[in-house]
Amino acid sequence: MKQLAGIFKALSDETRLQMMSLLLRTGELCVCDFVAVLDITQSKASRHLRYLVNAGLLIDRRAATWVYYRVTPEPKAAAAGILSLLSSVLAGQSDPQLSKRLDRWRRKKSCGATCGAPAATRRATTGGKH
Amino acid sequence: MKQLAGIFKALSDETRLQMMSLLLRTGELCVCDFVAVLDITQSKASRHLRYLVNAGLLIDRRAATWVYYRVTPEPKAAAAGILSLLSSVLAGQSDPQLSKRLDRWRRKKSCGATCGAPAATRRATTGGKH
DNA sequence: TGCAAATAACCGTTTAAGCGGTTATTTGCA
DNA sequence: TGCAAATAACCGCTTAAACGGTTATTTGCA
Repeated sequence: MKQLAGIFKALSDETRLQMMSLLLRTGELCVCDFVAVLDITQSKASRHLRYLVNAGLLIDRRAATWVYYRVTPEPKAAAAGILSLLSSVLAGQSDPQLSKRLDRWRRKKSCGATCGAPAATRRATTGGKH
Repeated sequence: MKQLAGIFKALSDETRLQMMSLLLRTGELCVCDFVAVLDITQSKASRHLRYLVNAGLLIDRRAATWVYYRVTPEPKAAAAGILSLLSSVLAGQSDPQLSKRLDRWRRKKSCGATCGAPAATRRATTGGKH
């Protein structure tokens, strides 16, 4: 029962729900994808993703510099049912805004350019240092 | 998406999960039943039940002095799927302790005696007044 | 009408999350 | 080996939730 509450808690945050929604659709994404698509800071993305991993909903995989996340393929007990429910529920109310951003980011990413935030943001950050 | 997060948040507390579990099994209970079966204070029971009502998972019904709660018969959107999932998941891992307490309380209640905590506690409370 | 029971609302305190911003760590590459 | 990118861990602050305890409200009954 306690574990079940933990799973629900992991899903009680909108950012984390969006992350799950993106992963259920795409299969696998790295941190920088979430940063770009959800327009959130890297630390925020990292924190929420770790939260979902700890709850047993995601697994991570390191490939070179990047860490990729995807829905755990072997959910234990309660998690299995919740995950299958989640995919159907989210399909029914998928945020069009989110889909649009995802597509746009995918195109931009495949056009070239490695991971990371758009150039403008990067330049601003660097300039702010002293 | 926000509403969905709210529903999960309502289910992220163990006490509230136990409440849902009891209601899915019994159909309808009043506040004093939760106080007796879960061995929690009245204020705690009341607060958590209201939380579940606000989340759209329960409805309440006043009958004389008592307020009865049951799972909402007309859940909206996301709630419906979650509720049906919940009943199956909870059935799979129902806490034996909880069932035992429920049965014991039911017997005690039907034997006579109105609602409220066991006599001992009631006496103590009254005695403590001044 | 007055009293007792059941319940909801309120209050002050404590605890857990969330956040932005920064620093540390891992990794690939020149 | 040294640098830059991606990510995780850390820090201080703010906010929300949970709790026990108390008070107010509703209701039935004598």
